[in-house]
Amino acid sequence: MAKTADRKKKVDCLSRMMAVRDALDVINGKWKLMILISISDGNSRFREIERSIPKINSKVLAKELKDLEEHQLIKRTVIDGYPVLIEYTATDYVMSLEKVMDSLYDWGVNHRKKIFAK
Amino acid sequence: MAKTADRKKKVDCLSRMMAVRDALDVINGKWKLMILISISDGNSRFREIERSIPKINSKVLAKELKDLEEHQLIKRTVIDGYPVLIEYTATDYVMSLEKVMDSLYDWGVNHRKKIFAK
DNA sequence: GTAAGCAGTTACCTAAAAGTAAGCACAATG
DNA sequence: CATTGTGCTTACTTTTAGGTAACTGCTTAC
Repeated sequence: MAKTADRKKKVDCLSRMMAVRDALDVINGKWKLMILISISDGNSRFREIERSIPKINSKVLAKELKDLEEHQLIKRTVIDGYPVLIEYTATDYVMSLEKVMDSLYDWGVNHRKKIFAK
Repeated sequence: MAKTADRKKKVDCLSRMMAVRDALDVINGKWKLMILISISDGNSRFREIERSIPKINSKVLAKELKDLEEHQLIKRTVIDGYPVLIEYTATDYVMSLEKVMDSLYDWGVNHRKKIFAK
């Protein structure tokens, strides 16, 4: 293979890695996708989300919600009244993650099958 | 909504979370997907893979390669001779991750565009 | 004869992620 | 009148992931 082609290949490989890394930086960790699934599923209150995700705790949830809001994947709305209520909702941008979540779901289901088949 | 429907919804939400979690357990961390990309791209020797991934170090690479082998995503082959050579190759099972990697790639590219657009 | 390459391992250290437990101020519920 | 629920925060500890540097034994190239 020519050197230029070789260099091109390396760049392709690198840029693929970088894009995947960019994506992972946003959705990494144990909790982010779980929270997005929960909210997309209709859970909107802090406690509600907390209860819907086994083993999560409020400190972690609060931190992750902030991260997700920064990345514009969820919206935090304050509803005045006594007591003040907070509502978390999925933004349109979450839709762009659909393929990622679906493919992860499919693969997870399949992988579990594979493991238990042994 | 009826209680049974409510319960069903909860179960669906939970099982979706669990499958996604199962998938993440296998490919999480900074390095696993990068390594898979590198090997799929044709890098097969330890040092070759190491050089292809910016900032990785041999301790981490060795550990991740073991993990990936356990999950049957790569194969480690010993080639006798002096010195003994080792070859890492992607298994067929990696193909099943194609959708996951592609969707992450697409999303990463798009997300980066979005960020720099501001 | 020394440097670099092969495929890692070892011991040690740091940083980041995650978990624990308690508490805030106020309201409605039992 | 004690408990529960609201949406978190704080201080602290543990766990995990990741990073650094040096070294192995043997080979080929400079």
